[in-house]
Amino acid sequence: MSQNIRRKPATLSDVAAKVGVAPMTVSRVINGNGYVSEETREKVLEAVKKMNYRRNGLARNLKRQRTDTVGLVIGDISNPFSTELANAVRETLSFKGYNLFICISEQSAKEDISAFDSLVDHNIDGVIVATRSNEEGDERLNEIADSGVPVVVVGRDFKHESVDSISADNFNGGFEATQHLIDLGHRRIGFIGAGFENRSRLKRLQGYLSALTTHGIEIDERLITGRRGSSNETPGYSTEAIGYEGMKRLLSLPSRPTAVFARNDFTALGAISAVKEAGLLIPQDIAIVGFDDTPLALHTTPSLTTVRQPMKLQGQLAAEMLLRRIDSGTVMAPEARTLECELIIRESTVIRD
Amino acid sequence: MSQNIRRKPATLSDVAAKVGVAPMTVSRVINGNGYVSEETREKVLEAVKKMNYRRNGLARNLKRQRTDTVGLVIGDISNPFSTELANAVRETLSFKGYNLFICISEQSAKEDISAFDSLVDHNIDGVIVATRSNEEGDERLNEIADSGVPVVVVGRDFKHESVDSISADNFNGGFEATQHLIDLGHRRIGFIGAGFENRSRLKRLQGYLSALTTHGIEIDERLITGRRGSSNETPGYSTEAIGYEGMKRLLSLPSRPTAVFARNDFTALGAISAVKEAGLLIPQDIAIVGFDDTPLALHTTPSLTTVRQPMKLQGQLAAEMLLRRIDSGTVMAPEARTLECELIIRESTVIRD
DNA sequence: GTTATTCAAGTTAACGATAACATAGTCCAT
DNA sequence: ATGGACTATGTTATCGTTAACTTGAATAAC
Repeated sequence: MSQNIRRKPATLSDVAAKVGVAPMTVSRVINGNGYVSEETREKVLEAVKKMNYRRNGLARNLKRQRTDTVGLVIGDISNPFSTELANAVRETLSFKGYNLFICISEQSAKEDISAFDSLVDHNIDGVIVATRSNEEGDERLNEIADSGVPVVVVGRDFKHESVDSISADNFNGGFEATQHLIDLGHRRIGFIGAGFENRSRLKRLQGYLSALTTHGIEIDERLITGRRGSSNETPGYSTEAIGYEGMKRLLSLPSRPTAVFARNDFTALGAISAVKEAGLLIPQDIAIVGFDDTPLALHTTPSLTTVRQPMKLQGQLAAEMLLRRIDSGTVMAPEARTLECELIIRESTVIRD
Repeated sequence: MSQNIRRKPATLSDVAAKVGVAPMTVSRVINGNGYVSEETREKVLEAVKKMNYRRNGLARNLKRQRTDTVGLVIGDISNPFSTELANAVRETLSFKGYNLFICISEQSAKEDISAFDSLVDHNIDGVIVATRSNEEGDERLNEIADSGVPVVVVGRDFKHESVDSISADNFNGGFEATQHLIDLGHRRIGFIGAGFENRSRLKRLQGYLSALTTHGIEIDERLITGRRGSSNETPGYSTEAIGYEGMKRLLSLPSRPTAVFARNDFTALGAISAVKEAGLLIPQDIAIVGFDDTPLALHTTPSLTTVRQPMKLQGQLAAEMLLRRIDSGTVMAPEARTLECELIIRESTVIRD
């Protein structure tokens, strides 16, 4: 007979009634505060065990007006760097006694909003947002920040009078990646992965453009590729396809580039496949630089020159900034931090002995 | 002056008072049920907007006795397959109007327990658990299941009279991987990555052993390697080191293996590095098989033969099974499902033209 | 013109826990 | 013996919502 209706879990009062004390006494035993005699304590604990009592967090948090829980919204968990971020955040939080709930929002504004709402609905004490920004989502995030919920954003734009932000210096990363190629003597340098969103928002592209201009290299629009049309459905590993297609397009140009800077490592990976397929050599025929230094980058053949952003540090700082807001209980002025990236030179741009 | 104390958010009653109606009327407007005149509705909505009212989910859920939220506990989110699982779960749930909160528990039983507790404390409607099993964690999970919370476990052992489980057929996957090597003529076949936990629990190893025995190949303990000592701190990409060390040990044997089956793709990756470093060729000198078919496997050189487990399907099924339990509201007998794996043959075992 | 029916609210009592306050006994010091 | 400090409880009110019930119009039905 497996059709037993699930019995309702025991409450504090149930336990209290069984032992013959007031609910408050049981509460004291559970939470280990206030005075309780050893004798009573034992009787209560016995009943708690026997009745399989678990306290109701909803009720508790409602009364306490806090949850000791923080939410993290990430798009694209397929991306190893989201993963690293999440881990760093969790570690920092758990150290301070906070729990972390992660919500995934892969693609749409609708999912962003639903993630925000479900977290706020659970009265989390604060939120860290690391999704790609989009209009409707930002609007809701604004409301949430307005309503006094502590918010920190990571790796994306967002302006609000009480929201901290933290990000890698994507512009400079893009600049250095491109400069590295220029230093190696390249003049025709392509960019793969532009144009999903407002182009001026893509700092890596801006860095690329700036590096070219700085070195007096004329910008050739034909060398800048990406999916102009499809606005925002490029999660994780799927950007690989963009790299592949983009590189194919670049290779078919009358005068093809001798080097390419890809928006991220996955895109670079796709580009590598396309180059290999065309029977060309990396880096002799085409040098390639990626971005993010995902674990993949070390294991491609040739290994991938890429720009590492300090994900762990970003996660730590995000958590710390959020906790500061939570603890202060006040509305503080926003703080924005930008962290330096590091160029990691490997075989996809330079031949090792 | 940024030292404004955070003002308390408006409540239903606040809004009601402002408009001059009963709280219940405001509740009706918010939830869109019951009768409310168009006139009142507009006045309420206006006040809601003006006061930046957000309903308190804790109070709501406490009253409604449900949260429409499901928890997922994963260890090791660095692993792409956890990621795929999480995504599949989320998709299936969101389709049914449920939210997903993900908790990470990287290593210790303590973290497992704290993840379980934080989810249960928020009165989630059910939990999916996909961490590696460990004694204390299982004990708490047992209590949770006992207390009537719907639970489904994925990819791990767990016995409870009302907990469903779902898993890939790791034994058979291990068997097929090994048989593939045997079919190719290999007789000295190593295993890398044994021994973190109770060895009989590692189904992939069991499959390996069984394949050897089935084909009359004697088992040579020296060919089975792993970290016997360190029990359970091998998150994600770090198993790569185990692969590297394990392979080095195997290569230094008087008569080294001609093929190796690695516990997972990361381990295989480490093994590949060690082989390359020793100046040997894959697969000519050493053939290598991994497990999981992570995105990496396609991009190693040579590309990696591996066993794919249907992560997406596991996620979908887990979510569906859990929802069935939640919806039924009864205590149902446990169901256990095992899904077939698929051997993906690539260049690390077979030379392509 | 009386009785149903529908609409538009309001009232009450939880949901389960806890902060804050109140009570009462014991023990010790002055 | 009177007051204060400490211990061990109990009582009350409340956190913010909503289910369930009630009230009172307005409209429709006979």
